[in-house]
Amino acid sequence: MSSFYKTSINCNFMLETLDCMLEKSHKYVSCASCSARKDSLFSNHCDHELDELDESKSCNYYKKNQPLFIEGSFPRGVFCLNGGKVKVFTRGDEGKEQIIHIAKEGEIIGFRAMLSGEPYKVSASTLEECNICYIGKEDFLNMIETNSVLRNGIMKELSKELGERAVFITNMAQKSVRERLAFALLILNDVYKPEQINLTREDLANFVGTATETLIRLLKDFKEEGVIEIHTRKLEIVDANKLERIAGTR
Amino acid sequence: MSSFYKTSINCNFMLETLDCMLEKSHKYVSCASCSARKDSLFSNHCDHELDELDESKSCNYYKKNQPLFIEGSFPRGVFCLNGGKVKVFTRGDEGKEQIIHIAKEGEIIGFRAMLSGEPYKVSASTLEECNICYIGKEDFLNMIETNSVLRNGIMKELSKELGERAVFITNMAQKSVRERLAFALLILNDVYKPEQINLTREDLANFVGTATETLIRLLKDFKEEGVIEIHTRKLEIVDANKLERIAGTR
DNA sequence: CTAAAAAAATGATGTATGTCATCTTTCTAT
DNA sequence: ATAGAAAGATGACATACATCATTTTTTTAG
Repeated sequence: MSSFYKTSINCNFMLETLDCMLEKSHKYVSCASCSARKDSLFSNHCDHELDELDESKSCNYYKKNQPLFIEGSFPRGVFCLNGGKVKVFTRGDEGKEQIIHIAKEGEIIGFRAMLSGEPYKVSASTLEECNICYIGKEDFLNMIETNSVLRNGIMKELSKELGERAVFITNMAQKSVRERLAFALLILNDVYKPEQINLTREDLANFVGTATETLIRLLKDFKEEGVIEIHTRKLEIVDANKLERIAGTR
Repeated sequence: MSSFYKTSINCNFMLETLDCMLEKSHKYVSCASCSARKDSLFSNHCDHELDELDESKSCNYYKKNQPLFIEGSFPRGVFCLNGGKVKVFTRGDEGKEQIIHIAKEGEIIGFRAMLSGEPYKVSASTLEECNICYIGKEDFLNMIETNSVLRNGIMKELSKELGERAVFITNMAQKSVRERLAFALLILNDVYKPEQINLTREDLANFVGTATETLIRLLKDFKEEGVIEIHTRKLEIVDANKLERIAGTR
């Protein structure tokens, strides 16, 4: 695990080029042409800044279920998700994962720990094949210091997430598993659209905060009530309004 | 409710002086002499900056159970807690409070919503008599823009809290009520020390995320196990190590 | 294409915790 | 000091959900 981690984050341009030859899905993406950038924190970067970003970053291909970083280790840079989904999670005392967030294209991952100066409080792994760029700590902190638009964007993002997590905590504390599942499906629908939700039952259970068996039974209920359709692993939301009603007002 | 809110935040120096005459507990505190400031985000302010802060702030006395701000409203400034405790909470769908955080002297409250540009996602009320200073939005944002030490402190604080909330969510999802109560008592012990924990059973239940009756029963268990002592409302931790063991490894 | 492994599904069972109802103690205001 | 209100405490009961055990289906790798 940690050996991969090192390999991944230390990979320099040579390695990256090598990777590129070996892995067909891996491609170098310039920030200027990155489609995920349009609604990211870098959306306001001018050409000049994008060039700088291109020079300081590396661009890597990740297979399914590969860790980006692990709880307890120290951050040395941030990850910018070009393609694919990533889960951010902590482990409880018995090792069970609690998924805090599912990140999609355009999101920057791992800057919280870097700004706090503490080791990571969460881990992150790919949920599918991903293209992820990496920006070293120095470069990123420098960008924040000099670029007030980026900096304000980050402060705004941190604050927004803090608010979201207050709601998350309240949901965990007060809603039934059924309600939380409905809530989770609505969130995931946004993350995955226009595609269908594509997670293992276990990951979904770990996001909702329940046992896998309970989750499976509730999915069946939802299917029988006509709110979702199950295509083996993929879940299709067919009645979002009803899901909202089940989830409650929030 | 909201009428109080308005009165409070719009109060100018005249009103404040009036308050001061009416309320014996209310006193104006200059930032330079504020004992709560030493480990606050303003700890690095120089004399000149403190003077500025003094000029832009107002200083108000709050009775027990008075709201500072309410979920859904828009922030117009931040609150700096000079004395007393404040609860920060959301309400679930049935109106039940979920306490997210208990703030003590020196903490700045309400800057998350201000930075996010969104309405408050949480409410805040005093848990006891409080002295609280108020800094208007303009002044505060201006300070952040010009003072990089303060700004970095705030980014650090936001990031740190985000990490803490990930742990909080995991605890909510995976720990038993008994474990969560042990965890909560340890946190509250830090907040209240050197005094004893002083909360209603209902507030404590809303922090732990359980029913008041369940909480009362568990407190009794802890008392019988010799880990706490109950002095009517006040709770004394007598065996913190054992509490840590009960709470689990985190 | 097939075997093995992983994921999904189903059933049976136990229990932690929420809910409701009642009673007692403590606090608050006059 | 006293009455009324709020907070605290206790019991009886119901149930949502976790756990464990087993079977079926899907995915993966050789």
